[in-house]
Amino acid sequence: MVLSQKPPTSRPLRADARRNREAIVAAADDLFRVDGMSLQMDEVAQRAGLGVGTVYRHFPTKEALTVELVQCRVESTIGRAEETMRDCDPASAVRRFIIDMAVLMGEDVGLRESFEVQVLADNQLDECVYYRQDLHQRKLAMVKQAQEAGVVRGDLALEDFDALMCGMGQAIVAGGNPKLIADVLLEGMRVPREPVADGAACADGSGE
Amino acid sequence: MVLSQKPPTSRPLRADARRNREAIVAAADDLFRVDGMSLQMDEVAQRAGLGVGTVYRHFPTKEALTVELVQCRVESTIGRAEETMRDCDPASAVRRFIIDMAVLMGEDVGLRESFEVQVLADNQLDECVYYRQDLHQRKLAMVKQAQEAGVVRGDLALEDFDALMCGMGQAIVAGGNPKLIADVLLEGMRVPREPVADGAACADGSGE
DNA sequence: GTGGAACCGGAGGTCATCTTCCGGTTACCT
DNA sequence: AGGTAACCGGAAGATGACCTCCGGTTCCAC
Repeated sequence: MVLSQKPPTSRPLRADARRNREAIVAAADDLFRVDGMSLQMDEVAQRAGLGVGTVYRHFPTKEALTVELVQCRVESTIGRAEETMRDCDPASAVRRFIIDMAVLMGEDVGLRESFEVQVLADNQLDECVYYRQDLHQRKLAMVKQAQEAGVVRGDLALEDFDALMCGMGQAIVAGGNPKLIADVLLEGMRVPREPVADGAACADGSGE
Repeated sequence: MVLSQKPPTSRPLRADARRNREAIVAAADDLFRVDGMSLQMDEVAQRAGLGVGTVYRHFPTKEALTVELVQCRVESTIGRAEETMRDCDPASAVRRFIIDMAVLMGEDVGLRESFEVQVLADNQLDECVYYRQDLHQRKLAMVKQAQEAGVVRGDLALEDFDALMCGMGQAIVAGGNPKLIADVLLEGMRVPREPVADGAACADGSGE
Protein backbone atom coordinates (compact mmCIF):
# COMPACT_ATOMS: atom_id res chain seq x y z
CA MET A 1 0.00 0.00 0.00
CA VAL A 2 1.31 3.41 -0.91
CA LEU A 3 1.69 5.60 2.13
CA SER A 4 2.14 9.16 1.01
CA GLN A 5 5.20 10.66 2.60
CA LYS A 6 5.12 14.36 3.37
CA PRO A 7 7.19 16.52 1.03
CA PRO A 8 10.47 17.72 2.59
CA THR A 9 9.15 21.11 3.66
CA SER A 10 11.97 21.83 6.11
CA ARG A 11 14.73 19.36 6.86
CA PRO A 12 14.50 15.59 6.80
CA LEU A 13 13.28 14.03 10.03
CA ARG A 14 15.73 12.70 12.51
CA ALA A 15 16.24 8.96 12.25
CA ASP A 16 14.27 8.03 15.35
CA ALA A 17 11.50 10.42 14.43
CA ARG A 18 11.14 8.90 10.99
CA ARG A 19 11.07 5.39 12.43
CA ASN A 20 8.41 6.42 14.90
CA ARG A 21 6.33 8.16 12.31
CA GLU A 22 6.29 5.04 10.21
CA ALA A 23 5.35 2.94 13.21
CA ILE A 24 2.49 5.33 13.98
CA VAL A 25 1.10 5.27 10.47
CA ALA A 26 1.36 1.50 10.30
CA ALA A 27 -0.40 1.08 13.64
CA ALA A 28 -3.08 3.60 12.73
CA ASP A 29 -3.62 1.90 9.41
CA ASP A 30 -4.21 -1.43 11.08
CA LEU A 31 -6.74 0.09 13.45
CA PHE A 32 -8.40 2.11 10.69
CA ARG A 33 -8.96 -1.07 8.76
CA VAL A 34 -10.98 -2.46 11.65
CA ASP A 35 -12.45 0.55 13.46
CA GLY A 36 -12.64 3.16 10.73
CA MET A 37 -13.02 6.74 11.86
CA SER A 38 -13.59 5.72 15.46
CA LEU A 39 -10.03 4.57 15.99
CA GLN A 40 -8.55 5.92 19.22
CA MET A 41 -5.36 7.86 19.63
CA ASP A 42 -4.32 6.01 22.78
CA GLU A 43 -4.65 2.72 20.97
CA VAL A 44 -2.61 3.98 18.07
CA ALA A 45 0.17 4.96 20.46
CA GLN A 46 0.02 1.69 22.32
CA ARG A 47 0.05 -0.42 19.18
CA ALA A 48 2.99 1.58 17.84
CA GLY A 49 4.81 1.03 21.13
CA LEU A 50 5.03 4.77 21.79
CA GLY A 51 3.59 7.42 24.06
CA VAL A 52 0.56 9.49 23.10
CA GLY A 53 2.65 12.62 23.03
CA THR A 54 4.76 11.18 20.25
CA VAL A 55 1.71 10.54 18.15
CA TYR A 56 0.65 14.15 18.63
CA ARG A 57 4.10 15.36 17.70
CA HIS A 58 3.67 13.84 14.26
CA PHE A 59 -0.05 14.46 13.83
CA PRO A 60 -1.24 17.53 15.73
CA THR A 61 -4.77 16.24 15.83
CA LYS A 62 -6.75 13.10 15.27
CA GLU A 63 -8.16 14.61 12.14
CA ALA A 64 -4.70 15.09 10.70
CA LEU A 65 -3.98 11.43 11.21
CA THR A 66 -7.29 10.45 9.69
CA VAL A 67 -6.57 12.58 6.65
CA GLU A 68 -3.36 10.67 6.13
CA LEU A 69 -5.21 7.37 6.23
CA VAL A 70 -8.05 8.48 4.00
CA GLN A 71 -5.70 9.92 1.43
CA CYS A 72 -3.70 6.75 1.41
CA ARG A 73 -6.86 4.86 0.49
CA VAL A 74 -7.92 7.40 -2.07
CA GLU A 75 -4.55 7.05 -3.73
CA SER A 76 -4.64 3.31 -3.79
CA THR A 77 -8.15 3.48 -5.23
CA ILE A 78 -6.90 5.79 -7.97
CA GLY A 79 -4.17 3.30 -8.73
CA ARG A 80 -6.66 0.50 -8.89
CA ALA A 81 -8.94 2.44 -11.24
CA GLU A 82 -6.02 3.31 -13.45
CA GLU A 83 -4.88 -0.25 -13.64
CA THR A 84 -8.37 -1.53 -14.31
CA MET A 85 -8.90 0.84 -17.21
CA ARG A 86 -5.57 -0.18 -18.67
CA ASP A 87 -6.19 -3.91 -18.42
CA CYS A 88 -9.87 -4.13 -19.27
CA ASP A 89 -11.93 -3.09 -22.26
CA PRO A 90 -14.27 -0.13 -21.60
CA ALA A 91 -17.35 -2.28 -21.26
CA SER A 92 -16.02 -4.39 -18.42
CA ALA A 93 -13.77 -1.96 -16.56
CA VAL A 94 -16.61 -0.75 -14.37
CA ARG A 95 -17.56 -4.31 -13.61
CA ARG A 96 -14.12 -5.30 -12.47
CA PHE A 97 -13.60 -2.09 -10.50
CA ILE A 98 -16.81 -2.54 -8.59
CA ILE A 99 -16.22 -6.18 -7.81
CA ASP A 100 -12.73 -5.43 -6.57
CA MET A 101 -13.96 -2.60 -4.41
CA ALA A 102 -16.72 -4.74 -2.97
CA VAL A 103 -14.29 -7.39 -1.83
CA LEU A 104 -11.87 -4.83 -0.40
CA MET A 105 -14.60 -2.95 1.42
CA GLY A 106 -15.55 -6.20 3.08
CA GLU A 107 -12.09 -6.37 4.61
CA ASP A 108 -11.43 -2.72 5.36
CA VAL A 109 -13.88 -0.52 7.23
CA GLY A 110 -11.61 2.44 6.72
CA LEU A 111 -11.81 2.07 2.96
CA ARG A 112 -15.57 2.08 3.09
CA GLU A 113 -15.63 5.15 5.28
CA SER A 114 -13.06 6.87 3.11
CA PHE A 115 -15.52 6.59 0.28
CA GLU A 116 -18.26 7.99 2.44
CA VAL A 117 -16.22 10.90 3.57
CA GLN A 118 -15.32 11.85 0.04
CA VAL A 119 -18.92 11.92 -1.03
CA LEU A 120 -20.44 13.39 2.08
CA ALA A 121 -17.81 16.04 2.86
CA ASP A 122 -18.48 14.82 6.32
CA ASN A 123 -18.94 16.90 9.44
CA GLN A 124 -15.77 15.47 10.94
CA LEU A 125 -13.47 16.23 8.09
CA ASP A 126 -14.91 19.16 6.22
CA GLU A 127 -11.79 21.25 6.67
CA CYS A 128 -9.94 19.48 3.93
CA VAL A 129 -10.61 18.62 0.37
CA TYR A 130 -10.91 14.88 0.25
CA TYR A 131 -12.64 14.66 -3.02
CA ARG A 132 -9.45 14.26 -4.93
CA GLN A 133 -9.85 15.59 -8.42
CA ASP A 134 -7.85 12.65 -9.70
CA LEU A 135 -10.19 10.02 -8.48
CA HIS A 136 -13.15 12.06 -9.57
CA GLN A 137 -11.87 12.27 -13.14
CA ARG A 138 -10.91 8.63 -13.16
CA LYS A 139 -14.36 7.51 -12.12
CA LEU A 140 -16.06 9.93 -14.46
CA ALA A 141 -14.10 8.59 -17.41
CA MET A 142 -14.84 5.02 -16.45
CA VAL A 143 -18.55 5.59 -16.11
CA LYS A 144 -18.74 7.62 -19.30
CA GLN A 145 -16.89 4.95 -21.27
CA ALA A 146 -19.24 2.31 -19.98
CA GLN A 147 -22.25 4.40 -20.86
CA GLU A 148 -20.96 4.97 -24.39
CA ALA A 149 -20.34 1.26 -24.72
CA GLY A 150 -24.00 0.84 -23.86
CA VAL A 151 -23.51 -1.27 -20.76
CA VAL A 152 -24.45 1.32 -18.14
CA ARG A 153 -27.70 3.25 -18.18
CA GLY A 154 -27.30 6.80 -19.40
CA ASP A 155 -29.32 8.49 -16.67
CA LEU A 156 -26.82 7.52 -14.01
CA ALA A 157 -24.90 10.59 -12.87
CA LEU A 158 -21.50 10.29 -11.25
CA GLU A 159 -23.16 11.47 -8.09
CA ASP A 160 -25.43 8.44 -8.19
CA PHE A 161 -22.51 6.19 -8.98
CA ASP A 162 -20.68 7.40 -5.89
CA ALA A 163 -23.78 7.04 -3.79
CA LEU A 164 -24.18 3.47 -5.01
CA MET A 165 -20.59 2.68 -4.11
CA CYS A 166 -21.21 3.95 -0.58
CA GLY A 167 -24.36 1.91 -0.43
CA MET A 168 -22.56 -1.17 -1.60
CA GLY A 169 -20.08 -0.79 1.21
CA GLN A 170 -22.85 -0.46 3.73
CA ALA A 171 -24.62 -3.52 2.34
CA ILE A 172 -21.47 -5.55 2.70
CA VAL A 173 -20.90 -4.39 6.25
CA ALA A 174 -24.51 -5.29 6.96
CA GLY A 175 -23.69 -8.88 6.16
CA GLY A 176 -24.45 -9.28 2.48
CA ASN A 177 -22.34 -11.54 0.32
CA PRO A 178 -19.89 -9.13 -1.35
CA LYS A 179 -19.87 -10.87 -4.70
CA LEU A 180 -23.64 -11.08 -4.82
CA ILE A 181 -24.09 -7.49 -3.74
CA ALA A 182 -21.69 -6.33 -6.41
CA ASP A 183 -23.53 -8.39 -8.98
CA VAL A 184 -26.89 -6.91 -8.02
CA LEU A 185 -25.42 -3.45 -8.30
CA LEU A 186 -23.91 -4.17 -11.68
CA GLU A 187 -27.07 -5.68 -13.12
CA GLY A 188 -29.00 -2.73 -11.80
CA MET A 189 -26.67 -0.27 -13.43
CA ARG A 190 -27.18 -1.74 -16.89
CA VAL A 191 -29.74 -0.23 -19.21
CA PRO A 192 -33.13 -1.27 -17.88
CA ARG A 193 -35.27 -3.96 -19.49
CA GLU A 194 -38.99 -3.64 -19.90
CA PRO A 195 -40.76 -3.33 -16.53
CA VAL A 196 -41.41 -6.59 -14.76
CA ALA A 197 -45.17 -6.14 -14.73
CA ASP A 198 -46.73 -3.69 -17.13
CA GLY A 199 -50.37 -4.14 -16.16
CA ALA A 200 -52.04 -2.16 -13.41
CA ALA A 201 -50.41 -4.34 -10.81
CA CYS A 202 -50.79 -2.08 -7.83
CA ALA A 203 -53.91 -0.63 -6.38
CA ASP A 204 -52.51 2.86 -6.53
CA GLY A 205 -50.77 4.24 -9.58
CA SER A 206 -47.24 2.84 -9.51
CA GLY A 207 -46.02 5.14 -12.26
CA GLU A 208 -46.73 8.57 -10.91
CA MET B 1 -47.36 7.47 12.97
CA VAL B 2 -48.06 4.76 15.49
CA LEU B 3 -46.29 5.43 18.76
CA SER B 4 -46.47 2.32 20.85
CA GLN B 5 -47.81 3.15 24.29
CA LYS B 6 -46.48 1.12 27.18
CA PRO B 7 -48.93 -1.43 28.59
CA PRO B 8 -50.50 -0.33 31.94
CA THR B 9 -48.10 -2.29 34.10
CA SER B 10 -48.94 -0.43 37.30
CA ARG B 11 -51.36 2.50 37.45
CA PRO B 12 -52.02 4.99 34.68
CA LEU B 13 -49.65 7.93 34.60
CA ARG B 14 -50.61 11.17 36.25
CA ALA B 15 -51.99 13.73 33.81
CA ASP B 16 -48.91 15.95 33.70
CA ALA B 17 -46.60 12.97 33.43
CA ARG B 18 -48.51 11.60 30.47
CA ARG B 19 -48.45 14.98 28.75
CA ASN B 20 -44.74 15.26 29.31
CA ARG B 21 -44.04 11.77 28.11
CA GLU B 22 -45.81 12.51 24.88
CA ALA B 23 -43.90 15.74 24.46
CA ILE B 24 -40.64 13.89 25.01
CA VAL B 25 -41.40 11.19 22.47
CA ALA B 26 -42.54 13.77 19.93
CA ALA B 27 -39.41 15.85 20.41
CA ALA B 28 -37.16 12.80 20.29
CA ASP B 29 -38.88 11.60 17.15
CA ASP B 30 -38.23 14.89 15.40
CA LEU B 31 -34.57 14.77 16.35
CA PHE B 32 -34.26 11.09 15.48
CA ARG B 33 -35.53 11.85 12.01
CA VAL B 34 -32.64 14.25 11.48
CA ASP B 35 -29.80 13.01 13.69
CA GLY B 36 -30.54 9.31 14.00
CA MET B 37 -28.83 7.49 16.83
CA SER B 38 -26.65 10.47 17.63
CA LEU B 39 -29.50 12.53 18.98
CA GLN B 40 -28.66 14.12 22.33
CA MET B 41 -30.62 13.86 25.52
CA ASP B 42 -30.18 17.52 26.39
CA GLU B 43 -31.60 18.53 23.05
CA VAL B 44 -34.56 16.24 23.50
CA ALA B 45 -35.33 17.89 26.83
CA GLN B 46 -34.91 21.37 25.45
CA ARG B 47 -37.10 20.72 22.42
CA ALA B 48 -39.76 19.21 24.64
CA GLY B 49 -39.59 22.27 26.88
CA LEU B 50 -38.61 20.17 29.90
CA GLY B 51 -35.61 19.49 32.09
CA VAL B 52 -33.23 16.63 31.48
CA GLY B 53 -34.31 14.99 34.69
CA THR B 54 -37.81 14.63 33.37
CA VAL B 55 -36.60 12.87 30.29
CA TYR B 56 -34.68 10.44 32.46
CA ARG B 57 -37.72 9.85 34.63
CA HIS B 58 -39.56 8.46 31.62
CA PHE B 59 -36.64 6.80 29.87
CA PRO B 60 -33.97 5.67 32.30
CA THR B 61 -31.34 5.69 29.63
CA LYS B 62 -30.72 6.99 26.16
CA GLU B 63 -30.90 3.45 24.89
CA ALA B 64 -34.41 3.04 26.29
CA LEU B 65 -35.53 6.11 24.41
CA THR B 66 -33.86 4.91 21.26
CA VAL B 67 -35.59 1.58 21.56
CA GLU B 68 -38.93 3.34 21.63
CA LEU B 69 -38.10 5.24 18.47
CA VAL B 70 -36.71 2.26 16.62
CA GLN B 71 -39.68 0.09 17.52
CA CYS B 72 -42.02 2.79 16.36
CA ARG B 73 -40.37 2.67 12.96
CA VAL B 74 -40.28 -1.09 12.84
CA GLU B 75 -43.99 -1.14 13.51
CA SER B 76 -44.80 1.39 10.86
CA THR B 77 -42.65 -0.57 8.42
CA ILE B 78 -44.58 -3.73 9.25
CA GLY B 79 -47.78 -1.85 8.57
CA ARG B 80 -46.45 -0.66 5.28
CA ALA B 81 -45.37 -4.15 4.24
CA GLU B 82 -48.75 -5.55 5.21
CA GLU B 83 -50.58 -2.92 3.25
CA THR B 84 -48.36 -3.35 0.23
CA MET B 85 -48.90 -7.08 0.09
CA ARG B 86 -52.63 -6.57 0.37
CA ASP B 87 -52.84 -3.98 -2.37
CA CYS B 88 -50.32 -5.29 -4.88
CA ASP B 89 -49.94 -8.55 -6.73
CA PRO B 90 -47.02 -10.71 -5.59
CA ALA B 91 -44.80 -9.73 -8.49
CA SER B 92 -44.89 -6.01 -7.80
CA ALA B 93 -45.20 -5.89 -4.02
CA VAL B 94 -41.45 -5.93 -3.53
CA ARG B 95 -41.08 -3.19 -6.09
CA ARG B 96 -43.53 -0.89 -4.40
CA PHE B 97 -42.19 -1.65 -0.93
CA ILE B 98 -38.66 -0.80 -1.91
CA ILE B 99 -39.58 2.39 -3.70
CA ASP B 100 -41.62 3.55 -0.73
CA MET B 101 -38.83 2.76 1.68
CA ALA B 102 -36.30 4.55 -0.49
CA VAL B 103 -38.31 7.74 -0.44
CA LEU B 104 -38.94 7.53 3.28
CA MET B 105 -35.32 6.81 4.07
CA GLY B 106 -34.41 9.96 2.20
CA GLU B 107 -36.48 11.95 4.68
CA ASP B 108 -35.74 10.08 7.89
CA VAL B 109 -32.25 9.22 9.05
CA GLY B 110 -33.71 7.37 12.01
CA LEU B 111 -35.62 5.03 9.75
CA ARG B 112 -32.47 4.19 7.85
CA GLU B 113 -30.58 3.52 11.06
CA SER B 114 -33.45 1.49 12.45
CA PHE B 115 -32.98 -0.83 9.55
CA GLU B 116 -29.29 -1.01 10.21
CA VAL B 117 -29.73 -1.78 13.84
CA GLN B 118 -32.08 -4.63 13.10
CA VAL B 119 -29.64 -6.22 10.74
CA LEU B 120 -26.44 -5.49 12.57
CA ALA B 121 -27.59 -6.14 16.13
CA ASP B 122 -25.50 -3.09 16.76
CA ASN B 123 -23.04 -2.58 19.55
CA GLN B 124 -25.16 0.19 20.97
CA LEU B 125 -28.37 -1.71 21.19
CA ASP B 126 -27.50 -5.36 21.47
CA GLU B 127 -29.32 -5.72 24.77
CA CYS B 128 -32.69 -5.88 23.11
CA VAL B 129 -34.20 -7.89 20.35
CA TYR B 130 -34.87 -5.47 17.57
CA TYR B 131 -35.21 -7.95 14.86
CA ARG B 132 -38.94 -8.17 15.22
CA GLN B 133 -40.15 -11.55 14.13
CA ASP B 134 -43.14 -9.89 12.54
CA LEU B 135 -41.16 -7.80 10.13
CA HIS B 136 -38.84 -10.66 9.45
CA GLN B 137 -41.70 -12.94 8.41
CA ARG B 138 -43.32 -10.23 6.40
CA LYS B 139 -40.21 -9.56 4.39
CA LEU B 140 -39.47 -13.24 3.99
CA ALA B 141 -42.93 -13.85 2.54
CA MET B 142 -42.64 -10.90 0.23
CA VAL B 143 -39.28 -11.95 -1.14
CA LYS B 144 -40.32 -15.58 -1.49
CA GLN B 145 -43.47 -14.64 -3.35
CA ALA B 146 -41.50 -12.48 -5.70
CA GLN B 147 -38.99 -15.24 -6.30
CA GLU B 148 -41.75 -17.74 -7.05
CA ALA B 149 -43.31 -15.25 -9.44
CA GLY B 150 -39.93 -15.23 -11.20
CA VAL B 151 -39.21 -11.54 -10.77
CA VAL B 152 -36.47 -11.78 -8.15
CA ARG B 153 -33.37 -13.89 -8.54
CA GLY B 154 -33.52 -17.10 -6.55
CA ASP B 155 -30.03 -16.88 -5.06
CA LEU B 156 -30.92 -13.80 -3.02
CA ALA B 157 -31.20 -14.72 0.66
CA LEU B 158 -33.23 -12.61 3.05
CA GLU B 159 -29.92 -11.66 4.61
CA ASP B 160 -28.83 -10.18 1.32
CA PHE B 161 -32.15 -8.45 0.89
CA ASP B 162 -31.77 -6.76 4.26
CA ALA B 163 -28.22 -5.81 3.49
CA LEU B 164 -29.33 -4.27 0.23
CA MET B 165 -32.01 -2.26 2.00
CA CYS B 166 -29.37 -0.88 4.36
CA GLY B 167 -27.16 -0.11 1.42
CA MET B 168 -29.97 1.64 -0.35
CA GLY B 169 -30.46 3.86 2.66
CA GLN B 170 -26.79 4.71 2.73
CA ALA B 171 -26.77 5.46 -0.98
CA ILE B 172 -29.66 7.85 -0.53
CA VAL B 173 -28.03 9.61 2.39
CA ALA B 174 -24.90 9.89 0.29
CA GLY B 175 -26.82 12.01 -2.16
CA GLY B 176 -28.19 9.61 -4.72
CA ASN B 177 -31.57 10.20 -6.29
CA PRO B 178 -33.90 7.98 -4.22
CA LYS B 179 -36.07 6.91 -7.13
CA LEU B 180 -33.08 6.09 -9.29
CA ILE B 181 -31.32 4.23 -6.52
CA ALA B 182 -34.41 2.16 -5.87
CA ASP B 183 -34.71 1.41 -9.55
CA VAL B 184 -31.11 0.25 -9.79
CA LEU B 185 -31.66 -1.99 -6.82
CA LEU B 186 -34.83 -3.45 -8.28
CA GLU B 187 -33.33 -4.11 -11.68
CA GLY B 188 -30.36 -5.72 -10.00
CA MET B 189 -32.56 -8.00 -7.96
CA ARG B 190 -34.28 -9.44 -11.00
CA VAL B 191 -33.03 -12.67 -12.50
CA PRO B 192 -29.79 -11.82 -14.29
CA ARG B 193 -29.50 -11.57 -18.04
CA GLU B 194 -26.55 -12.95 -19.94
CA PRO B 195 -23.31 -11.23 -18.94
CA VAL B 196 -22.60 -7.96 -20.62
CA ALA B 197 -19.39 -9.13 -22.23
CA ASP B 198 -18.74 -12.83 -22.57
CA GLY B 199 -15.37 -12.73 -24.28
CA ALA B 200 -12.09 -12.51 -22.38
CA ALA B 201 -12.64 -8.85 -21.66
CA CYS B 202 -10.23 -8.50 -18.80
CA ALA B 203 -6.57 -9.23 -18.68
CA ASP B 204 -6.97 -11.43 -15.65
CA GLY B 205 -9.67 -14.07 -15.40
CA SER B 206 -12.86 -12.26 -14.48
CA GLY B 207 -14.72 -15.48 -13.68
CA GLU B 208 -12.62 -17.04 -11.00
C1' DG C 1 -59.22 21.96 51.33
C1' DT C 2 -55.48 19.16 52.60
C1' DG C 3 -52.02 15.39 52.98
C1' DG C 4 -48.86 13.08 50.58
C1' DA C 5 -47.13 10.67 46.75
C1' DA C 6 -45.59 11.45 42.31
C1' DC C 7 -43.36 14.51 39.51
C1' DC C 8 -40.24 18.40 37.71
C1' DG C 9 -35.79 20.92 37.00
C1' DG C 10 -31.15 21.73 36.13
C1' DA C 11 -26.69 22.01 38.54
C1' DG C 12 -23.26 18.95 39.02
C1' DG C 13 -21.05 13.99 38.96
C1' DT C 14 -18.98 10.50 36.04
C1' DC C 15 -16.74 8.68 32.25
C1' DA C 16 -14.46 8.33 27.85
C1' DT C 17 -11.76 10.62 24.60
C1' DC C 18 -8.88 14.09 22.67
C1' DT C 19 -5.09 17.17 23.57
C1' DT C 20 -1.29 19.66 26.16
C1' DC C 21 2.83 20.21 28.85
C1' DC C 22 7.37 19.79 30.41
C1' DG C 23 11.23 17.14 32.50
C1' DG C 24 14.18 13.62 30.74
C1' DT C 25 16.43 11.41 26.62
C1' DT C 26 18.46 10.80 22.03
C1' DA C 27 20.56 11.70 17.77
C1' DC C 28 23.13 14.81 14.84
C1' DC C 29 27.01 18.31 13.95
C1' DT C 30 31.67 19.97 14.78
C1' DA D 1 33.53 13.87 22.98
C1' DG D 2 30.41 17.62 23.85
C1' DG D 3 26.77 20.80 22.98
C1' DT D 4 22.34 21.43 21.58
C1' DA D 5 18.21 21.12 19.18
C1' DA D 6 14.92 17.85 18.36
C1' DC D 7 12.44 14.31 20.25
C1' DC D 8 9.97 11.09 23.67
C1' DG D 9 6.63 9.77 27.41
C1' DG D 10 2.74 9.68 30.09
C1' DA D 11 0.40 12.21 33.74
C1' DA D 12 -2.74 15.80 33.89
C1' DG D 13 -6.07 19.14 31.67
C1' DA D 14 -10.05 20.11 28.53
C1' DT D 15 -14.17 18.78 26.46
C1' DG D 16 -18.52 16.85 25.67
C1' DA D 17 -21.73 13.44 26.33
C1' DC D 18 -24.70 10.64 29.53
C1' DC D 19 -26.78 10.35 33.88
C1' DT D 20 -27.99 11.38 39.12
C1' DC D 21 -29.73 13.77 42.94
C1' DC D 22 -32.62 16.28 45.84
C1' DG D 23 -35.21 20.57 46.97
C1' DG D 24 -39.33 22.55 45.20
C1' DT D 25 -43.84 21.90 42.80
C1' DT D 26 -48.08 19.72 41.05
C1' DC D 27 -51.76 16.66 40.91
C1' DC D 28 -55.00 13.20 42.83
C1' DA D 29 -57.78 10.87 46.76
C1' DC D 30 -60.46 11.66 50.55
